[in-house]
Amino acid sequence: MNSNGDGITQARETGTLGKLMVLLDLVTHADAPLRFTDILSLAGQPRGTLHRQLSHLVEEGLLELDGDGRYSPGLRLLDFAARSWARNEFRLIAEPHLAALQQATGETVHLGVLRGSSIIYLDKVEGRQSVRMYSQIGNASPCYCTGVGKAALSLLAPESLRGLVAGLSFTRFTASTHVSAETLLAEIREIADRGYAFDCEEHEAGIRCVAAPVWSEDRTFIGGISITGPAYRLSMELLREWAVPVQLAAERIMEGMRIRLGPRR
Amino acid sequence: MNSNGDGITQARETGTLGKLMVLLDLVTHADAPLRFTDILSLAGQPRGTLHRQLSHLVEEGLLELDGDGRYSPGLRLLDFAARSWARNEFRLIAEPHLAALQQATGETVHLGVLRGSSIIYLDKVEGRQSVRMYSQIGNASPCYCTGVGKAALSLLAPESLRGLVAGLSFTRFTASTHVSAETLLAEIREIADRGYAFDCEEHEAGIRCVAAPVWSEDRTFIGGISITGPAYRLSMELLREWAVPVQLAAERIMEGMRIRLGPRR
DNA sequence: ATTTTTGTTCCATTATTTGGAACTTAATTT
DNA sequence: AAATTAAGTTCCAAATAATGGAACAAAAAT
Repeated sequence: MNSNGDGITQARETGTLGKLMVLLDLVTHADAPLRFTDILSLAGQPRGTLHRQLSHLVEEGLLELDGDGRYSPGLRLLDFAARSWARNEFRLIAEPHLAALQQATGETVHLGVLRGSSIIYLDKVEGRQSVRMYSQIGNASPCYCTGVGKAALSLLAPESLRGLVAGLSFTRFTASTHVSAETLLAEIREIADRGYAFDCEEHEAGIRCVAAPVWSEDRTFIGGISITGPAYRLSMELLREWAVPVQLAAERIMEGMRIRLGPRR
Repeated sequence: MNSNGDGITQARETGTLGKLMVLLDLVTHADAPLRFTDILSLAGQPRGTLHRQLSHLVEEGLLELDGDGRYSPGLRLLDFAARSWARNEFRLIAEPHLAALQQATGETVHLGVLRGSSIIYLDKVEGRQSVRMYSQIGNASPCYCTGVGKAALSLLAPESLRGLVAGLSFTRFTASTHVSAETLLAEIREIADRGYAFDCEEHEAGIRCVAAPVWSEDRTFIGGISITGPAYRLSMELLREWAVPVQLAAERIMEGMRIRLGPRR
């Protein structure tokens, strides 16, 4: 029953916590608040069991139950996340370099890390603000159709890569989305050779990006940074030019991490 | 023991999930990554037990363990929170009204809800952007020293209010922070009468705000909106003037919720 | 008014968590 | 370098919590 949408869930689903997290995933990934019965059919568990599990999640503030008996994600999650984000060392170190890259190109810059088979966006720097915060930050996107994702994959050892790709279920988002392991693996090899990746409207029509891989020495972080923008403004030629500054920024971030984290180990 | 910093934790700490959440709280509320031994002393649990609990949290991506054996909040929390935020109905309805209020005054506008004895900020609209996102959103602040917090308290029934205030542990942030239940309750009564609240540098020196209460009909949300800014620019006189537009915006948000949520109940 | 659907509570059975102790590994001291 | 101490991990019988079927209650639909 592990209908695991996009592979953040890396855990086996045994253990009390594991079961509860499956439920939390279910509710947070839904498009609208779910009623008890909806969850019942999705989770495929006995009513009594499910009821108690949901009650526990509500008690802890991880879910909220409104007057109509509909379950939504709890706001306590926001508090946890705000702290998680504010203190993230990788993000703190990368921030100035992302800002510089944004200044230099005028386009939107992203920072993301690989978790399971998803990219979680850690930061986003935009030129013209006024865009909603949280708009992208925290969001999980598939690794096989994003610049940051493919850059991250290019860092994996052959076995890990094969294992990860084997577990992917491809969704076609646009005409150019990779939908087979073979073409994806071929492109990853190219990316590993040249050191940077493109996303040519593979995730969203009309959106392109160049991305460079970033990693920490202890491999806790495997991710990347990217410059993203509309296809009409970002020709492939321009993107190829920008590969240089993106790679440079990636270098500087990794240097920053060595300085900051190095001494302790 | 349950050294519960600021009262978001509303749950009893029994049950498997409850115990794990205490740990998650501990790690996310710390200022830096914690080592096993640090957590051991803070949590006061047997080593074997703690070790397994932490392992489970790491397996689920709620905590991360780096190469130096230090535990940090997990990035999976970001994914949960991003979804929780993106879909929050209250926030979606309030958004345009917050933006309008920001435009009208030129100052920063906040939206927050009461959870336990904390205010969780759901949204923030700033004039001059370039400020870091997540900067305030998701953060939990005490209810007794914020405009939104006091506005929210003014909505509670006498018994609930007394119960909540009795459980508060006051921290003096500035010279004007409320540090006794009596003076706080007195001010809450005033606020309930006039319909809006001030924060005169009670949480942060040099920062003032006016806030109006907002609530949903089913009382799922009890919170408020505020206009915040530096004391040198926001005289008390100006804040009193702004009480009107803030209350108006609050009215419109509540109207929006009735329209959006009403039909179904 | 009756039936059906939906949501909640109960409790013996089953599975998981607990915590002390033994064990391994890493860091510090002599 | 050996000895000592501290830090982290694994194990297993006992204690505790979760399970799931069924009975019960409340709301909708007929």
